[in-house]
Amino acid sequence: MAERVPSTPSVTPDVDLGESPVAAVAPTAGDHGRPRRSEATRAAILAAAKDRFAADGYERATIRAIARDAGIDPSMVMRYYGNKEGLFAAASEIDLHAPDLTGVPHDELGARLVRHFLERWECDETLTAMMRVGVTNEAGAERMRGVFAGQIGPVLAAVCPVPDQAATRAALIASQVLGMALCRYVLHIPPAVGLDHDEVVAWLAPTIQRYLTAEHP
Amino acid sequence: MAERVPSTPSVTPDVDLGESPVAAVAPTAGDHGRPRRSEATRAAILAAAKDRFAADGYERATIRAIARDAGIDPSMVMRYYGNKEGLFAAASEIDLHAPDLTGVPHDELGARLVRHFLERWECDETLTAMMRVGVTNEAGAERMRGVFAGQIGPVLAAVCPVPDQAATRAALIASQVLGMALCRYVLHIPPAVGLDHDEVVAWLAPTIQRYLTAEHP
DNA sequence: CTGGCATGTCAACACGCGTTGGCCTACAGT
DNA sequence: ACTGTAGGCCAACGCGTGTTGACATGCCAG
Repeated sequence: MAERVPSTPSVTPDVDLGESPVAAVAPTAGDHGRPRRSEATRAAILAAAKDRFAADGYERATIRAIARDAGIDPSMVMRYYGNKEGLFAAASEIDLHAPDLTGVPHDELGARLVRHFLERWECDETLTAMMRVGVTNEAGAERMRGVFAGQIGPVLAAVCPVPDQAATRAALIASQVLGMALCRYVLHIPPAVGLDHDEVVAWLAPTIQRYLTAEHP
Repeated sequence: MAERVPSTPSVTPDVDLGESPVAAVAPTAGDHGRPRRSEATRAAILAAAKDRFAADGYERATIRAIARDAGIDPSMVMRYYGNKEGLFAAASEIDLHAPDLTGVPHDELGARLVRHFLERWECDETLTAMMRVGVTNEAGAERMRGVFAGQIGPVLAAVCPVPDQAATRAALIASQVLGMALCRYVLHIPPAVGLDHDEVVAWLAPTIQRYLTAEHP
């Protein structure tokens, strides 16, 4: 129970949990171009995991349910992703595709940002999953802070006219964007769900614009 | 196993789950002013439940842990609150104390609202609990929609200069307020945590003000 | 053809959960 | 003093969980 030397020589639980959170793309066609058959399974597991985490949150998204969705045995999940935490780490890999805003007219920044995140949020369920898990699970919260610091912060800092307040202003923008996502996609508050894209942009863009470019109030 | 007629004549599981979600104040000193001894226990359970739900969310807040915190046996929780759902219903009883805003100068509405909710959010953990649970649990989400429709909506509708848009505008305000709460109290995004009350008010008040009173953009 | 390894299934494990019913204790009414 | 009952504890139940290791299968190199 103390040590965990892989005694079975055949099975290699090829998960690199802990270091390099890029993870889970790991042991594919590294050598001679022939992709391993397991790639399809890995992908199926990952897709099912994203769905379940998004729909149920961390605790209620059981490995058994994910495996059932993926059409394989629960032990496969363990083999490929080590444990539930590792699976979540892989499933919550996020690329916001935050656009390069340098060159965008300053008075269009707000609208561009709102529209981008609206589309990004609706194109797959990963962001909903991240939010559902981030609220209950410390690892999920850490991941969200990481996305904020690594992907939102820098992009906004590049165009913020008050560079030393960039972090604060990014947090304000995050609060409005995440708040709208929470009301629309998670809590399903009716009037928030009822708005169409253009209306959301029309309402939120001036707010984002002000948080980004206004003088400190 | 099929029917559940209380066979033991002594124990009366006095929980009114289902009807009148005011609940859990139930069987106190109804008769001659002599409070039952159990009131202290009920209160201890409720306090512990609020803490645990706030800290851990619905699934990870176990009845056993709540009972341990309250210094009593898990079966007591069942006796007083029926089941876990009933306990949560009682623990998430919420009164926003939404202030009457009629009479407040129109250009101060934003600041008043922001400051009120900031203080309300920090005075106890019930709101954090509601948010943590509302994100993962449908009953929790329903409760949040109820608070929105029953406590936030009406107060704002009373002062909204565009009455037929009051619901939409209330949702926008909720999105900003809940978003800031999410970033500060749940996700602990550093720049959001670092703001003091006055700074939050200074940044958010104009947003709220605009959502409430501006013309439709 | 044969051996080895990747892929996948099956059955079981230990554990913690919500929940239950029986039992003990102390106190209030008579 | 006796008794009923409210308040509380205890041990157990059935279940679903994450996780494990032994076993089956099929593919590819030699």
